[in-house]
Amino acid sequence: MPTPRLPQTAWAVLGLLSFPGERTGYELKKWADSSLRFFYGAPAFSQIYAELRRLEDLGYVTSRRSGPEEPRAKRAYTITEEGRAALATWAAGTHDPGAVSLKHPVLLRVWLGHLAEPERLRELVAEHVTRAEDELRDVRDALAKADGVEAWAHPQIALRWSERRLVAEVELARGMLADLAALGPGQPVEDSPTHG
Amino acid sequence: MPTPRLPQTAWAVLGLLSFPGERTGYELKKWADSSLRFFYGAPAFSQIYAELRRLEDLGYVTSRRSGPEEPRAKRAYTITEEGRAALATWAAGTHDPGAVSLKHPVLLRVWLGHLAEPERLRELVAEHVTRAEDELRDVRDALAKADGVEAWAHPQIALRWSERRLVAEVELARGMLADLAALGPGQPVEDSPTHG
DNA sequence: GCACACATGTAAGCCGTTACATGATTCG
DNA sequence: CGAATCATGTAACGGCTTACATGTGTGC
Repeated sequence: MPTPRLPQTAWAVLGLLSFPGERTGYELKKWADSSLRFFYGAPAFSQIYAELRRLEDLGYVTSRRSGPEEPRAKRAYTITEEGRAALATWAAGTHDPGAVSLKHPVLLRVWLGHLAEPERLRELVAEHVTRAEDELRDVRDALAKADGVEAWAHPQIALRWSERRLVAEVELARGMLADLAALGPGQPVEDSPTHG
Repeated sequence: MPTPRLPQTAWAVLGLLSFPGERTGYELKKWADSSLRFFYGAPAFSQIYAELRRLEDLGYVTSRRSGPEEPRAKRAYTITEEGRAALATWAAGTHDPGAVSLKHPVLLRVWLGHLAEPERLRELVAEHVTRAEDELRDVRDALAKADGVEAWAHPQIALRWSERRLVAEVELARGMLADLAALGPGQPVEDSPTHG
Protein backbone atom coordinates (compact mmCIF):
# COMPACT_ATOMS: atom_id res chain seq x y z
CA MET A 1 0.00 0.00 0.00
CA PRO A 2 1.44 3.37 -1.01
CA THR A 3 1.67 6.08 1.60
CA PRO A 4 -1.77 7.68 1.69
CA ARG A 5 -2.30 11.38 1.31
CA LEU A 6 -2.87 12.83 4.75
CA PRO A 7 -3.17 16.39 5.99
CA GLN A 8 0.07 17.80 7.33
CA THR A 9 -1.46 17.87 10.76
CA ALA A 10 -1.70 14.08 10.73
CA TRP A 11 2.02 13.84 9.98
CA ALA A 12 2.69 16.39 12.66
CA VAL A 13 0.86 14.31 15.25
CA LEU A 14 2.60 11.16 14.07
CA GLY A 15 5.81 13.15 14.22
CA LEU A 16 5.20 13.96 17.86
CA LEU A 17 5.09 10.23 18.45
CA SER A 18 8.28 9.62 16.49
CA PHE A 19 10.31 10.74 19.49
CA PRO A 20 11.01 8.03 22.07
CA GLY A 21 8.27 7.09 24.48
CA GLU A 22 4.53 6.59 24.49
CA ARG A 23 2.15 9.49 25.03
CA THR A 24 -1.51 10.21 25.58
CA GLY A 25 -3.49 12.59 23.40
CA TYR A 26 -3.52 15.03 26.25
CA GLU A 27 0.26 15.00 26.52
CA LEU A 28 0.59 15.36 22.77
CA LYS A 29 -1.47 18.52 22.92
CA LYS A 30 0.74 19.99 25.64
CA TRP A 31 3.79 19.11 23.63
CA ALA A 32 2.38 20.64 20.49
CA ASP A 33 1.65 23.81 22.45
CA SER A 34 5.30 24.20 23.27
CA SER A 35 6.91 23.20 20.01
CA LEU A 36 4.76 22.82 16.91
CA ARG A 37 2.81 25.89 17.85
CA PHE A 38 5.67 28.23 17.02
CA PHE A 39 5.99 27.32 13.39
CA TYR A 40 2.92 25.32 12.52
CA GLY A 41 0.18 26.08 15.01
CA ALA A 42 -1.17 23.64 17.52
CA PRO A 43 -4.24 21.58 16.65
CA ALA A 44 -7.15 21.50 19.10
CA PHE A 45 -7.57 18.60 21.50
CA SER A 46 -10.47 17.28 19.52
CA GLN A 47 -8.44 17.17 16.38
CA ILE A 48 -5.54 15.43 17.98
CA TYR A 49 -7.84 12.72 19.23
CA ALA A 50 -9.38 12.44 15.79
CA GLU A 51 -5.99 12.16 14.11
CA LEU A 52 -4.90 9.53 16.59
CA ARG A 53 -7.92 7.42 15.72
CA ARG A 54 -7.18 7.79 12.03
CA LEU A 55 -3.53 6.92 12.52
CA GLU A 56 -4.52 3.85 14.49
CA ASP A 57 -6.91 2.77 11.72
CA LEU A 58 -4.00 3.05 9.33
CA GLY A 59 -1.85 0.95 11.61
CA TYR A 60 0.61 3.79 12.15
CA VAL A 61 0.14 3.84 15.89
CA THR A 62 -1.01 1.41 18.53
CA SER A 63 -2.71 2.30 21.74
CA ARG A 64 -2.76 0.82 25.16
CA ARG A 65 -5.36 1.50 27.79
CA SER A 66 -3.81 2.17 31.13
CA GLY A 67 -3.96 -1.04 33.11
CA PRO A 68 -5.31 -1.33 36.64
CA GLU A 69 -1.92 -0.35 38.01
CA GLU A 70 -2.34 3.21 36.75
CA PRO A 71 -5.02 5.58 37.89
CA ARG A 72 -7.22 7.40 35.43
CA ALA A 73 -8.57 5.83 32.30
CA LYS A 74 -6.15 7.09 29.73
CA ARG A 75 -4.92 5.77 26.44
CA ALA A 76 -1.28 5.95 25.53
CA TYR A 77 -0.12 5.78 21.93
CA THR A 78 3.05 4.40 20.41
CA ILE A 79 4.24 4.68 16.83
CA THR A 80 4.53 1.40 14.91
CA GLU A 81 7.18 0.34 12.44
CA GLU A 82 4.76 1.03 9.59
CA GLY A 83 4.07 4.43 11.05
CA ARG A 84 7.73 5.24 11.25
CA ALA A 85 8.29 4.03 7.72
CA ALA A 86 5.35 6.05 6.36
CA LEU A 87 6.53 9.14 8.19
CA ALA A 88 10.04 8.75 6.83
CA THR A 89 8.64 8.34 3.32
CA TRP A 90 6.61 11.49 3.77
CA ALA A 91 9.56 13.39 5.20
CA ALA A 92 11.82 12.34 2.33
CA GLY A 93 9.03 13.05 -0.13
CA THR A 94 10.26 14.53 -3.35
CA HIS A 95 7.09 16.55 -3.85
CA ASP A 96 7.22 20.16 -2.78
CA PRO A 97 6.25 20.64 0.84
CA GLY A 98 3.52 23.16 0.06
CA ALA A 99 3.39 26.89 0.50
CA VAL A 100 3.99 28.71 3.73
CA SER A 101 0.67 30.01 4.94
CA LEU A 102 0.73 33.28 6.79
CA LYS A 103 -2.39 35.02 8.01
CA HIS A 104 -1.58 38.22 9.78
CA PRO A 105 -4.69 40.02 11.11
CA VAL A 106 -2.66 43.00 12.24
CA LEU A 107 -1.31 43.58 8.75
CA LEU A 108 -4.80 43.25 7.36
CA ARG A 109 -5.81 46.18 9.53
CA VAL A 110 -2.77 48.24 8.70
CA TRP A 111 -3.41 47.60 5.04
CA LEU A 112 -6.84 49.13 5.57
CA GLY A 113 -5.37 51.88 7.66
CA HIS A 114 -7.14 54.59 5.72
CA LEU A 115 -10.29 53.52 7.55
CA ALA A 116 -8.94 53.76 11.06
CA GLU A 117 -7.73 56.37 13.47
CA PRO A 118 -3.95 56.56 13.21
CA GLU A 119 -3.76 56.40 16.98
CA ARG A 120 -5.79 53.20 17.13
CA LEU A 121 -3.63 51.66 14.46
CA ARG A 122 -0.42 52.35 16.33
CA GLU A 123 -2.01 50.90 19.45
CA LEU A 124 -2.87 47.73 17.55
CA VAL A 125 0.67 47.31 16.33
CA ALA A 126 2.09 48.07 19.76
CA GLU A 127 -0.12 45.38 21.28
CA HIS A 128 1.13 43.01 18.65
CA VAL A 129 4.69 43.73 19.70
CA THR A 130 3.79 42.85 23.27
CA ARG A 131 2.20 39.57 22.23
CA ALA A 132 5.20 38.69 20.11
CA GLU A 133 7.51 39.38 23.03
CA ASP A 134 5.41 37.10 25.21
CA GLU A 135 5.68 34.37 22.65
CA LEU A 136 9.39 34.98 22.48
CA ARG A 137 9.62 34.26 26.18
CA ASP A 138 7.63 31.06 25.66
CA VAL A 139 9.89 29.89 22.90
CA ARG A 140 12.95 30.60 25.01
CA ASP A 141 11.48 28.59 27.85
CA ALA A 142 10.89 25.71 25.47
CA LEU A 143 14.41 26.05 24.18
CA ALA A 144 15.81 25.95 27.68
CA LYS A 145 13.94 22.73 28.37
CA ALA A 146 15.16 21.11 25.18
CA ASP A 147 18.73 22.14 25.83
CA GLY A 148 21.25 19.35 25.93
CA VAL A 149 18.90 16.54 24.92
CA GLU A 150 20.63 14.95 21.96
CA ALA A 151 17.48 13.29 20.63
CA TRP A 152 16.02 16.75 20.15
CA ALA A 153 18.63 18.24 17.90
CA HIS A 154 16.20 18.97 15.09
CA PRO A 155 13.38 20.22 17.27
CA GLN A 156 15.97 22.53 18.78
CA ILE A 157 16.86 23.90 15.37
CA ALA A 158 13.17 24.49 14.71
CA LEU A 159 12.89 26.31 18.02
CA ARG A 160 15.92 28.42 17.32
CA TRP A 161 14.38 29.36 13.99
CA SER A 162 11.21 30.29 15.85
CA GLU A 163 13.14 32.39 18.31
CA ARG A 164 14.84 34.36 15.58
CA ARG A 165 11.58 34.61 13.71
CA LEU A 166 9.92 36.22 16.70
CA VAL A 167 12.80 38.62 17.15
CA ALA A 168 12.32 39.55 13.49
CA GLU A 169 8.58 39.89 14.03
CA VAL A 170 9.19 42.44 16.74
CA GLU A 171 11.65 44.36 14.59
CA LEU A 172 9.28 44.26 11.66
CA ALA A 173 6.47 45.64 13.78
CA ARG A 174 8.70 48.41 15.09
CA GLY A 175 9.67 49.29 11.55
CA MET A 176 6.03 49.45 10.59
CA LEU A 177 5.34 51.69 13.55
CA ALA A 178 7.99 54.03 12.21
CA ASP A 179 6.41 53.95 8.74
CA LEU A 180 3.06 54.77 10.26
CA ALA A 181 4.55 57.65 12.18
CA ALA A 182 6.17 58.92 9.01
CA LEU A 183 2.77 59.33 7.41
CA GLY A 184 2.43 62.36 9.61
CA PRO A 185 0.79 62.60 12.98
CA GLY A 186 -2.28 64.32 11.60
CA GLN A 187 -3.10 61.74 8.93
CA PRO A 188 -6.89 61.99 8.76
CA VAL A 189 -9.34 59.14 8.58
CA GLU A 190 -10.88 58.95 5.15
CA ASP A 191 -14.41 60.19 5.41
CA SER A 192 -17.46 58.99 3.54
CA PRO A 193 -16.56 59.94 0.02
CA THR A 194 -20.07 60.97 -0.93
CA HIS A 195 -19.70 63.96 -3.20
CA GLY A 196 -15.92 64.34 -2.78
CA MET B 1 -28.31 46.30 13.16
CA PRO B 2 -24.94 45.67 14.81
CA THR B 3 -22.00 44.78 12.63
CA PRO B 4 -22.30 41.03 12.05
CA ARG B 5 -19.48 38.63 12.74
CA LEU B 6 -17.81 37.80 9.45
CA PRO B 7 -14.67 35.87 8.60
CA GLN B 8 -11.64 38.08 8.11
CA THR B 9 -11.64 37.11 4.47
CA ALA B 10 -14.98 38.84 4.02
CA TRP B 11 -13.54 42.05 5.44
CA ALA B 12 -10.51 41.61 3.26
CA VAL B 13 -12.65 41.41 0.14
CA LEU B 14 -14.71 44.35 1.26
CA GLY B 15 -11.44 46.08 1.98
CA LEU B 16 -10.31 45.56 -1.59
CA LEU B 17 -13.44 47.44 -2.62
CA SER B 18 -12.80 50.26 -0.15
CA PHE B 19 -10.28 51.73 -2.55
CA PRO B 20 -11.72 54.00 -5.24
CA GLY B 21 -13.36 52.42 -8.24
CA GLU B 22 -15.58 49.47 -9.05
CA ARG B 23 -14.16 46.03 -9.68
CA THR B 24 -15.20 42.60 -10.86
CA GLY B 25 -14.59 39.45 -8.86
CA TYR B 26 -11.93 38.51 -11.34
CA GLU B 27 -10.09 41.78 -10.86
CA LEU B 28 -10.38 41.46 -7.12
CA LYS B 29 -8.65 38.11 -7.29
CA LYS B 30 -5.78 39.54 -9.33
CA TRP B 31 -5.46 42.37 -6.88
CA ALA B 32 -5.46 40.03 -3.92
CA ASP B 33 -2.73 38.01 -5.59
CA SER B 34 -0.46 41.02 -5.65
CA SER B 35 -1.20 42.54 -2.27
CA LEU B 36 -3.18 40.57 0.29
CA ARG B 37 -1.32 37.43 -0.66
CA PHE B 38 1.88 38.59 0.98
CA PHE B 39 0.54 38.92 4.48
CA TYR B 40 -2.82 37.23 4.48
CA GLY B 41 -2.99 34.80 1.61
CA ALA B 42 -5.23 35.16 -1.39
CA PRO B 43 -8.64 33.48 -1.38
CA ALA B 44 -9.64 31.31 -4.33
CA PHE B 45 -11.82 32.72 -7.09
CA SER B 46 -14.75 30.70 -5.90
CA GLN B 47 -14.47 32.13 -2.44
CA ILE B 48 -14.23 35.68 -3.65
CA TYR B 49 -17.42 35.24 -5.63
CA ALA B 50 -19.08 33.68 -2.61
CA GLU B 51 -18.01 36.53 -0.34
CA LEU B 52 -19.23 39.07 -2.85
CA ARG B 53 -22.66 37.47 -2.82
CA ARG B 54 -22.71 37.50 0.94
CA LEU B 55 -21.62 41.12 1.07
CA GLU B 56 -24.30 42.04 -1.41
CA ASP B 57 -26.93 40.24 0.70
CA LEU B 58 -25.76 42.34 3.63
CA GLY B 59 -26.07 45.48 1.58
CA TYR B 60 -22.35 46.20 1.88
CA VAL B 61 -21.76 46.19 -1.85
CA THR B 62 -23.88 46.72 -4.93
CA SER B 63 -23.28 45.17 -8.29
CA ARG B 64 -23.89 46.25 -11.81
CA ARG B 65 -24.04 43.95 -14.80
CA SER B 66 -22.07 45.30 -17.67
CA GLY B 67 -24.51 46.95 -20.03
CA PRO B 68 -24.67 46.35 -23.78
CA GLU B 69 -21.92 48.91 -24.31
CA GLU B 70 -19.35 46.60 -22.73
CA PRO B 71 -18.37 43.23 -24.08
CA ARG B 72 -18.38 40.16 -21.89
CA ALA B 73 -21.00 39.48 -19.29
CA LYS B 74 -19.28 40.64 -16.18
CA ARG B 75 -20.46 42.02 -12.89
CA ALA B 76 -18.74 44.95 -11.28
CA TYR B 77 -19.03 45.62 -7.56
CA THR B 78 -18.99 48.87 -5.62
CA ILE B 79 -18.89 49.35 -1.87
CA THR B 80 -21.93 51.05 -0.33
CA GLU B 81 -22.06 53.59 2.47
CA GLU B 82 -23.21 50.87 4.84
CA GLY B 83 -20.36 48.71 3.69
CA ARG B 84 -17.85 51.44 4.30
CA ALA B 85 -19.32 52.14 7.72
CA ALA B 86 -19.30 48.46 8.70
CA LEU B 87 -15.73 48.08 7.52
CA ALA B 88 -14.64 51.13 9.49
CA THR B 89 -16.37 49.74 12.58
CA TRP B 90 -14.58 46.46 12.13
CA ALA B 91 -11.25 48.17 11.56
CA ALA B 92 -11.64 50.30 14.66
CA GLY B 93 -12.87 47.27 16.61
CA THR B 94 -11.66 47.21 20.16
CA HIS B 95 -11.54 43.42 20.25
CA ASP B 96 -8.19 41.78 19.63
CA PRO B 97 -7.53 41.13 15.96
CA GLY B 98 -6.87 37.44 16.47
CA ALA B 99 -3.68 35.45 16.44
CA VAL B 100 -1.18 35.40 13.64
CA SER B 101 -1.44 32.05 11.95
CA LEU B 102 1.75 30.65 10.53
CA LYS B 103 1.97 27.23 8.92
CA HIS B 104 5.43 26.47 7.73
CA PRO B 105 5.71 23.07 6.02
CA VAL B 106 9.48 23.41 5.66
CA LEU B 107 9.92 23.85 9.39
CA LEU B 108 7.67 20.89 10.01
CA ARG B 109 10.12 18.78 8.04
CA VAL B 110 13.17 20.22 9.68
CA TRP B 111 11.60 19.59 13.05
CA LEU B 112 11.34 15.94 12.02
CA GLY B 113 14.82 16.03 10.59
CA HIS B 114 15.88 12.91 12.41
CA LEU B 115 13.81 10.99 9.88
CA ALA B 116 15.36 12.41 6.76
CA GLU B 117 18.65 12.37 4.95
CA PRO B 118 20.59 15.47 5.98
CA GLU B 119 21.30 16.17 2.34
CA ARG B 120 17.62 16.07 1.42
CA LEU B 121 16.83 18.39 4.30
CA ARG B 122 19.34 20.99 3.19
CA GLU B 123 17.95 20.73 -0.33
CA LEU B 124 14.45 21.41 0.99
CA VAL B 125 15.57 24.51 2.83
CA ALA B 126 17.59 25.72 -0.13
CA GLU B 127 14.52 25.39 -2.37
CA HIS B 128 12.58 27.36 0.17
CA VAL B 129 15.14 30.16 -0.06
CA THR B 130 14.66 30.25 -3.82
CA ARG B 131 10.89 30.43 -3.50
CA ALA B 132 11.18 33.20 -0.93
CA GLU B 133 13.47 35.15 -3.24
CA ASP B 134 10.94 34.76 -6.04
CA GLU B 135 8.25 36.11 -3.79
CA LEU B 136 10.52 38.93 -2.83
CA ARG B 137 10.76 39.91 -6.46
CA ASP B 138 6.97 39.80 -6.72
CA VAL B 139 6.51 42.01 -3.71
CA ARG B 140 9.02 44.49 -5.07
CA ASP B 141 7.17 44.59 -8.37
CA ALA B 142 3.95 45.28 -6.50
CA LEU B 143 5.70 47.97 -4.50
CA ALA B 144 6.99 49.62 -7.66
CA LYS B 145 3.46 49.72 -9.06
CA ALA B 146 2.04 51.24 -5.89
CA ASP B 147 4.78 53.81 -5.70
CA GLY B 148 3.66 57.39 -5.61
CA VAL B 149 -0.07 56.71 -5.44
CA GLU B 150 -1.19 58.67 -2.40
CA ALA B 151 -4.40 56.68 -1.93
CA TRP B 152 -2.26 53.61 -1.33
CA ALA B 153 -0.16 54.84 1.54
CA HIS B 154 -1.30 52.08 3.89
CA PRO B 155 -1.16 49.28 1.34
CA GLN B 156 2.38 50.47 0.67
CA ILE B 157 3.28 50.15 4.31
CA ALA B 158 1.88 46.63 4.29
CA LEU B 159 3.95 45.84 1.22
CA ARG B 160 7.09 47.26 2.75
CA TRP B 161 6.47 45.09 5.79
CA SER B 162 6.09 42.13 3.45
CA GLU B 163 9.31 42.97 1.68
CA ARG B 164 11.26 43.12 4.92
CA ARG B 165 9.54 40.00 6.11
CA LEU B 166 10.69 38.08 3.05
CA VAL B 167 14.21 39.38 3.47
CA ALA B 168 14.04 38.08 7.03
CA GLU B 169 12.62 34.77 5.81
CA VAL B 170 15.63 34.30 3.57
CA GLU B 171 18.03 35.17 6.38
CA LEU B 172 16.22 32.86 8.74
CA ALA B 173 16.44 30.00 6.29
CA ARG B 174 20.14 30.65 5.76
CA GLY B 175 20.67 30.61 9.51
CA MET B 176 18.85 27.32 9.73
CA LEU B 177 21.01 25.92 6.97
CA ALA B 178 24.01 26.83 9.07
CA ASP B 179 22.50 25.14 12.12
CA LEU B 180 21.87 22.01 10.07
CA ALA B 181 25.43 22.03 8.82
CA ALA B 182 26.67 22.42 12.41
CA LEU B 183 25.04 19.10 13.31
CA GLY B 184 27.92 17.53 11.48
CA PRO B 185 28.02 16.36 7.90
CA GLY B 186 27.69 12.72 8.83
CA GLN B 187 24.57 13.04 10.97
CA PRO B 188 22.92 9.66 10.39
CA VAL B 189 19.27 9.00 9.70
CA GLU B 190 17.63 7.39 12.68
CA ASP B 191 17.06 3.77 11.85
CA SER B 192 14.19 1.56 12.88
CA PRO B 193 14.73 1.36 16.60
CA THR B 194 13.74 -2.30 16.86
CA HIS B 195 16.04 -3.85 19.43
CA GLY B 196 18.13 -0.78 20.06
C1' DG C 1 -8.40 27.53 -35.93
C1' DC C 2 -6.47 27.17 -31.40
C1' DA C 3 -4.68 28.55 -27.28
C1' DC C 4 -4.92 31.70 -23.74
C1' DA C 5 -6.80 35.24 -20.78
C1' DC C 6 -11.19 36.86 -19.20
C1' DA C 7 -15.13 35.88 -16.37
C1' DT C 8 -18.40 33.45 -13.37
C1' DG C 9 -20.00 30.15 -11.11
C1' DT C 10 -21.50 24.99 -8.75
C1' DA C 11 -20.55 20.95 -5.99
C1' DA C 12 -18.12 18.16 -3.00
C1' DG C 13 -15.57 17.54 0.72
C1' DC C 14 -12.01 17.92 4.07
C1' DC C 15 -9.95 20.53 7.71
C1' DG C 16 -10.22 22.52 11.87
C1' DT C 17 -12.50 25.15 15.46
C1' DT C 18 -15.94 25.99 19.11
C1' DA C 19 -19.01 24.48 22.23
C1' DC C 20 -20.55 21.04 24.91
C1' DA C 21 -20.52 16.76 27.89
C1' DT C 22 -18.46 13.70 31.12
C1' DG C 23 -15.89 11.87 34.64
C1' DA C 24 -11.61 10.93 37.60
C1' DT C 25 -7.94 12.74 40.57
C1' DT C 26 -5.44 15.99 43.25
C1' DC C 27 -4.79 19.77 46.24
C1' DG C 28 -5.95 23.29 49.37
C1' DC D 1 -15.78 20.06 49.71
C1' DG D 2 -14.81 22.79 45.81
C1' DA D 3 -11.67 24.18 42.21
C1' DA D 4 -8.28 23.03 39.06
C1' DT D 5 -6.10 19.75 36.27
C1' DC D 6 -6.17 15.50 33.88
C1' DA D 7 -8.34 13.05 30.22
C1' DT D 8 -11.36 11.86 26.38
C1' DG D 9 -14.48 12.47 23.54
C1' DT D 10 -19.15 14.14 20.34
C1' DA D 11 -21.68 17.37 17.50
C1' DA D 12 -22.17 21.10 14.74
C1' DC D 13 -20.59 24.25 11.83
C1' DG D 14 -17.97 27.29 9.13
C1' DG D 15 -14.12 28.17 6.06
C1' DC D 16 -11.70 27.26 2.28
C1' DT D 17 -9.88 24.50 -1.42
C1' DT D 18 -10.20 21.50 -5.45
C1' DA D 19 -12.24 20.04 -9.29
C1' DC D 20 -15.38 20.77 -12.61
C1' DA D 21 -18.42 23.30 -16.03
C1' DT D 22 -19.25 26.95 -19.21
C1' DG D 23 -18.86 30.57 -22.28
C1' DT D 24 -16.69 35.02 -24.54
C1' DG D 25 -13.08 37.65 -26.62
C1' DT D 26 -8.19 38.27 -28.30
C1' DG D 27 -4.03 37.30 -30.66
C1' DC D 28 -1.00 34.27 -33.26
